[in-house]
Amino acid sequence: MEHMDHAEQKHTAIENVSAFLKLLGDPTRMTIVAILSRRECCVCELLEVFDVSQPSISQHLRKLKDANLVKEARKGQWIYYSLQPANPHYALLQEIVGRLPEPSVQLRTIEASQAANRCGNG
Amino acid sequence: MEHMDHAEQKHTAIENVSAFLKLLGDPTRMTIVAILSRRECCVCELLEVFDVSQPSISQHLRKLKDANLVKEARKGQWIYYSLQPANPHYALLQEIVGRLPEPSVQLRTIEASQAANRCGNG
DNA sequence: TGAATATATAAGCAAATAACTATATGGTGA
DNA sequence: TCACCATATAGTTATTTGCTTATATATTCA
Repeated sequence: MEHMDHAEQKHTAIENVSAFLKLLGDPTRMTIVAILSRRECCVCELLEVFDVSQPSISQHLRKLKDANLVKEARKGQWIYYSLQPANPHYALLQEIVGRLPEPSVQLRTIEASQAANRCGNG
Repeated sequence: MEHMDHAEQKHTAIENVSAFLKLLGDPTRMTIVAILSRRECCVCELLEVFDVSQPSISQHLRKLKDANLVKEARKGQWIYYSLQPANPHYALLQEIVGRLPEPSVQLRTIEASQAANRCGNG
């Protein structure tokens, strides 16, 4: 890059990767990503899995979305989140998730929950 | 595990991996790890690379050591740090470091520094 | 032994983080 | 339009983090 305009910030590759890893360095976000690697979910489904408030999940999703790690798709009143394969770190993310055990417990919790029915996925 | 004695804490695999990724989620520590993946270094060598105080580097190394990500070997008054291949996340660490550009700038800074001579590595 | 060097630890502080409650926004359907 | 639902945002707070300076510890060498 010849020069940097305006407030554009230069980021080294290391800063870039460590910012990405920092996002996965929170167990709630890591779990969300593991779940989304298996199927897209709306917020109310994810909510079934964790012992935290709805705003807390929304805020984690916001960070993942700001980093372009997940994308959202509105379907009626529900917003479905899924992984964003276009992310430059997507391959590494797959590597990491691949080393995790399957999030079977969480997926079963979601599938057994009322949330699935409410969201029209039952 | 049948039961947990004393204050032993149960940690899920996800908590375990995210704690590991959290450590690499700091650019200073990520850089230290990238450097150590190429050669062992003493603290005074690492110090040449960063714009932080010596205690700051020591504290980062402490965290990496507590997580068994690096090991130390005293050689006279110097303590050399290197990666700990016995760590269960070592393969993933290699994956991550392998996706980084070579830390050539840092290695050259170390090699060009007085530190190398002082530590008897020149 | 005592000075010099390398590293670690302690203590304190400002910034970042992740949670919460309260409230706003946006879509659905009577 | 209005009530209801899903989700987002705002504002607050307690905790964690990463840095600093000051000091302690360990090793070498004269």
